[in-house]
Amino acid sequence: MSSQPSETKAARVTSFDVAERAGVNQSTVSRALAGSPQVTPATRERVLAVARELGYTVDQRASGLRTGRTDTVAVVILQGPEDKAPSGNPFYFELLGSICEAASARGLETLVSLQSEEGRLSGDYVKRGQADGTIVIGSARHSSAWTYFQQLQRSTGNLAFWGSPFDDARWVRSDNHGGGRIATSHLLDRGYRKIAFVGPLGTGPGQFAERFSGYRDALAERGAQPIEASSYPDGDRKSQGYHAARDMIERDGSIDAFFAASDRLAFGVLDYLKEIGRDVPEDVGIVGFDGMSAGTISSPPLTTVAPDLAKAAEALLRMAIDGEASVTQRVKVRLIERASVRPT
Amino acid sequence: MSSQPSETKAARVTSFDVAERAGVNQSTVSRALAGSPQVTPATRERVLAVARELGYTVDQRASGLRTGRTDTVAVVILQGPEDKAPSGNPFYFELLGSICEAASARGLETLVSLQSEEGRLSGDYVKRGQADGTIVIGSARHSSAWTYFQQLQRSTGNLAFWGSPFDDARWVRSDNHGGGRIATSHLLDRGYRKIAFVGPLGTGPGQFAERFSGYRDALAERGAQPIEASSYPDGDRKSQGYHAARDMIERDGSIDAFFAASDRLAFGVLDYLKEIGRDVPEDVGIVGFDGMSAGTISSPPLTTVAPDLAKAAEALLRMAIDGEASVTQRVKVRLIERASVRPT
DNA sequence: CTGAAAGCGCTTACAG
DNA sequence: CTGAAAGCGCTTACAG
Repeated sequence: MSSQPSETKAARVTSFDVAERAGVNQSTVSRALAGSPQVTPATRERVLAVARELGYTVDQRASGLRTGRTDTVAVVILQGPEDKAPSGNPFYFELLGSICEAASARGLETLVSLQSEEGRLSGDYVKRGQADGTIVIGSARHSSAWTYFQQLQRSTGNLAFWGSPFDDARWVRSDNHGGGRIATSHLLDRGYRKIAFVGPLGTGPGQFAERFSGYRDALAERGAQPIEASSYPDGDRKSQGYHAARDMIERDGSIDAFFAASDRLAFGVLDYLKEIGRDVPEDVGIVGFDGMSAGTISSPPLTTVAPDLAKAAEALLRMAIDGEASVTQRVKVRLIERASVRPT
Repeated sequence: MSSQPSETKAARVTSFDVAERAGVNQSTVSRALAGSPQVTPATRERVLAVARELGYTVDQRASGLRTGRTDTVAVVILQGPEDKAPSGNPFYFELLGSICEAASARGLETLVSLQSEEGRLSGDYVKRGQADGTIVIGSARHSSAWTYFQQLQRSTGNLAFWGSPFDDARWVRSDNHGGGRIATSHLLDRGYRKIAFVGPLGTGPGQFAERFSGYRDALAERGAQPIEASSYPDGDRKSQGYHAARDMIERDGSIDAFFAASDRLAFGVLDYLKEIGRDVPEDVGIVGFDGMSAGTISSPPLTTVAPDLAKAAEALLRMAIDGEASVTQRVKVRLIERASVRPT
């Protein structure tokens, strides 16, 4: 009953097993595997060989308990009710991808949590010993969630935000103002004259408002006036874009370009324009924002302003994990020219 | 130097702190927080109140070390060189979203790892005490990665695969054969007659091959012949779709429909058709596979076969975490009618 | 129903 | 350079 070979559930192999088999003390095993310089090359070799043979790997729970670290970063992605779960906002997943890569490059694992405001919000991964820092991704829409996380940031530290609407907290953002300028100037340079802005500003400060101000400033320099939709329906971004475009075109048929504050809004604009038979980019030009790869699929492919996601991910990590001093950081944006703006 | 109030780094509060303050033994704190029935309601209340007051949460490293569990599932997403990192295959992220939701519903956290074949493959999250099970997501393309993970599955258990090309392992797949049938029959029902298949089969068994066989069988029932591309270039799915469509149309201009084994392939087909001025769906019909939400953005929006991702996620979790006995499982697919097939 | 104690598997001073 | 030992913060038999 005790020596049946494969009946017994394979017991966890520990550093003690390795030690015994290698004829050294357990602490030496620990040092050897940690690559400590104070263990002789010969000893290290022997230990590593045995570890390999036994299939030993250090238990992160135990080592983390001892060191106080976890070597993982938690990423919470906020989902509004308007985002049909679970895919939510695809842009967030692109950012998530960049964070996973940047984390991995630093030797960190990534814990992902999708959270909605109606569900239970939770950001105390550090306190629970599950992460060394937490990144929260959302937009100004998730207002009640943000107040929770802002609160948490005050008491906790080790948080970094993307898309948070308030200024007195650690965040990384796109150069939204610059992006708004670039998009608008590009449209102006290509000969469009009446450029409308698409994006609800009602939620107050936030990325859209910053993009709007870049748009407005670029327009002002050339003596042009901003054009805004009178209102936005609830719902997903795409239908908001659709309705905003319709609202504005119906009031002023001479509008010949749109700067949409997000790619998903732009897809809605595209839909409306198709519906009324306006040719993009000949009759009407469009520039979106986010650099979403889905923009290559639309027809025409969407010209867009893309933030440097790799840089954003690194900055977020520095703030969340290293507790970097700088409280806020902007990442550069660049224009990705596809085909929703006519060539020169 | 010792009693400066806020200079000292907030020490971790432990169950001992709560115990002291609540006037009970530490073990009672542990029981109270675990919701053990053997602690008096009055005691539990008192303990919970103190815990709340002190902001105490149990350290998962410590409790996991004791219990042997981690209450987290690891998800590794395979990325080929052809997927421009980091966003990779958007379909995987949709599946990932479903897994996060299903995991969360079961009280599990989700650890995500993006891995490429050139990089270091790693799936021993269970052994390292970082997860209770591991889900691997990929496609037949990632052949060398799969041999690694298959190996691992033999020695380890607690793995579940999506997209693995071999049969002797735990996996969850779409009802690919059924999906191929549905797509093809749908096209036939809508009056298309020469239906071509888009999707490289060179890699041997795998999801595409299964979809092809469903397509072939549906055709055979109506006395029609399969049509295949002569070859596929390396590169991303979209350009493969583009080239395959061109290849087949150039050889036979009377082809009037395509069943693409993935949505991304279908987007490439759409591109080519647009380029040569064929109207979709009037002249040519297209059905994709995957149910990607990006398919709502194309023009026309893509009709597609969608697997039940929620079910897939649950099955994957059962296999990875519970070690469910059933080795393989198919999830249902359904046709999402958008606009790339003409109405009746 | 509650307490005292052992032990999960590590890392890291402390000696030598 | 290596060993012996303490301790990270829990859970859970074992007593009472």
